[in-house]
Amino acid sequence: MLDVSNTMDSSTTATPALHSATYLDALNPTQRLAVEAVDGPVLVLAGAGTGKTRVLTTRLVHILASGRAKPWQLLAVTFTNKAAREMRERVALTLGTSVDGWWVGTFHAAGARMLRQHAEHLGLKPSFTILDADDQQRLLKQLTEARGLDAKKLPPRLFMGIIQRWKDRGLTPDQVSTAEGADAADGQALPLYRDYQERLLQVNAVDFGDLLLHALKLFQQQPDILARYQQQFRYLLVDEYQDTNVAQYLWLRALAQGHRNLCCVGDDDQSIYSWRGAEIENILRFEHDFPGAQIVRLECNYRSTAHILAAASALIAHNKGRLGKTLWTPRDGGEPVTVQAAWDGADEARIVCEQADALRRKGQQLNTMAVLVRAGFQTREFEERLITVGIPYRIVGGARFYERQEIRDAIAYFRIVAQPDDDLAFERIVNVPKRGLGPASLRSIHILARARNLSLTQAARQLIETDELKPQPRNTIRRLLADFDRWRGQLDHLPHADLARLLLDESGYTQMWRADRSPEAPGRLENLRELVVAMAEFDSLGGFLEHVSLVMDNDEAAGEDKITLMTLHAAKGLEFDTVFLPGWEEGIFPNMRALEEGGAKSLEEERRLAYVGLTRARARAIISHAASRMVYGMWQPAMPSRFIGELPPANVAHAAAPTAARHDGGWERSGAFGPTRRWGEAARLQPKVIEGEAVQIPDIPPAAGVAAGERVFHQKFGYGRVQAVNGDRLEIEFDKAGRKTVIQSFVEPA
DNA sequence: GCGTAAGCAGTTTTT
DNA sequence: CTGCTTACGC
Repeated sequence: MLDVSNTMDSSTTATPALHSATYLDALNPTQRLAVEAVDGPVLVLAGAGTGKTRVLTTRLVHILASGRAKPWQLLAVTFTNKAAREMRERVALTLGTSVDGWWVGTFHAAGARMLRQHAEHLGLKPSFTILDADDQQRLLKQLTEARGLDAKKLPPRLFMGIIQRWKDRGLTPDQVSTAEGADAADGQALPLYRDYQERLLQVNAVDFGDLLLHALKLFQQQPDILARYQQQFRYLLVDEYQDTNVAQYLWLRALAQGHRNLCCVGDDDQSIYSWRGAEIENILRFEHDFPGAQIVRLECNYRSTAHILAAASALIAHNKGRLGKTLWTPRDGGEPVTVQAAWDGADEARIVCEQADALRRKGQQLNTMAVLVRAGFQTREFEERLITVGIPYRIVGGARFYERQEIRDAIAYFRIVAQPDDDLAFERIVNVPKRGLGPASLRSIHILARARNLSLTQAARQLIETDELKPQPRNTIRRLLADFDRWRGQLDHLPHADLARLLLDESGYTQMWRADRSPEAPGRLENLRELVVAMAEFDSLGGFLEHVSLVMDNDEAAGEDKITLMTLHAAKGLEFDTVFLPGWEEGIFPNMRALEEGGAKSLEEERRLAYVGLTRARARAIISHAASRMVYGMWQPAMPSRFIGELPPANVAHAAAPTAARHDGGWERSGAFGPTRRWGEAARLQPKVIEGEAVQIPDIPPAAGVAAGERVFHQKFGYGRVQAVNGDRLEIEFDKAGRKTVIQSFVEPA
């Protein structure tokens, strides 16, 4: 029989069933150490595939189960909504309780929560809006123009970048050094930063950087508030510590002062976000910043085969600035990492797609495969090929749901209804769909708003009472404002999803896309329908809008069997049985710009990216490179990436892929130069191929007799004369294409 | 105010 | 070769 007092008891302690600590049984000894080292500063160096997420969530559970803290006394922060969601779900599952209201989420969500509680200390109203990149840029554009700056030489996005970097470093305009202020964008960036912050306060808005920067300011200016948070959060947990920026570091340090129960989990070898402000030094310096810190290394990898792991480890060992880990695996050898060459991008795509298809025919799900590229544009060739051969694929990244134009427009309508004084929303939709309100009318509204310190909506309201505007725009604005009022009137009477539908219809927005003849229009209408459906899941319009501004991702249902295409950055934290790594060529990967701008440090980050790529693979990693690539409409020779040379030969098989032996398309577009007869000869150099599967052969033997002075033929550049031989690299003066360096195996004697 | 042509730059991306 | 922004003409 159920005893009420018992029920009460177990629900308040929440965890007596877990006192047997069964949740610890699933851990290996090191993981267990990382979980049980609860008090004081702890750095967990979690190599790829070592069960990081399990440790994180178990640790959280352990702190609660051991009675050290109540749920509200924990603060666990991650970078992405996805990681946050995963942690919440796993904790909820282990404990069998809801984690609603717990401080488990992203840095920014935690910052926003704090700011909403104390907005008034920062000159904000608790209802402040959170701007996204698009809003920021439009705002900055206005400010740039207001200062009369040349938008060509100093585009708003440049300022956005500079300001963001300052915010990443925890610097308010006053804290930027004079030298740096004078330096950045001809000295224009710092004053603009001031303008920008001032304007944000005026419109009661913050950007993402502010969520932390304002919180820092709050901590500094209101020590009592900081003290309260310090007391509340007895245990701090941080994921992906290697990706934290200075602002986040300062924020954590402030909160951890006192009890110092801070646990940071990360992997210095997977730090790939320096360009957006991440400071790898944060993790390298941890011991120094938190004296007496325990360091736990998770080095047992459960994901990849020994070959893959050995290759990745040897590669990353070329980096100097690292804490050092030795990954090992209980698994056996598996397949060596494959390195294969292709003639050009189209050829490479063809080879990879054939291999994916061959694996599929052997029973592998496409879901278990991924093509990981350095830069987004590289997915195009793969898409084209996948479409022609009919292999289903999904692209991760690209324009996310809430960043699409139609979604942002719709949300601007919702915002203007929920928050009448939202200027940025007003501007966005005032002439969408086209209502005949151009820059001239808008300028009048702006001038009045500025002069009387009004929001744009208020200013518009006053303006139509004057005769400043011509009758036509005046009536249009009048009608629009009446629409706003009507919709606001419905706010309390209609479920917000219904109101949204009504609003999109009555504003003419849906009609605008229905009339649009472009191929994307139907998709956009579909997205709008989806948006309205998604809204229904929230209690209120306000709740939905907060979700939108913080959680700008959408997870596509992973139902269908598709191969995944994405960037290496996007792949961090994921794993696949088979990973294709195309484009391992100097200039592409490592990326030339990264090298030019960032030097040795950047090269190390590129190498970490390569490491991340390799360690995504459970069973197979297939690296490829092409001999020539079309870059901006011009053929360029390509050298294999230096990273290929850094892989240990013992764990690598150089494969010749099934290439030109079969004339099954893919070559149609491939060449200004290449006469077909050459393919026969090229194919002769390749080994026999069975069923589209890569065949492992020893390194391609150097074609005999290529020496300086000889005439050679190259598929893309035609005929030329060898000028110099440098190992397997030939410098050739081509008759038509000029002087290029190419690798030996891609030329033939002419 | 809106539609079309020249001009130019062109990694990685989360919140 | 693209896609985006800007400048012009109607």
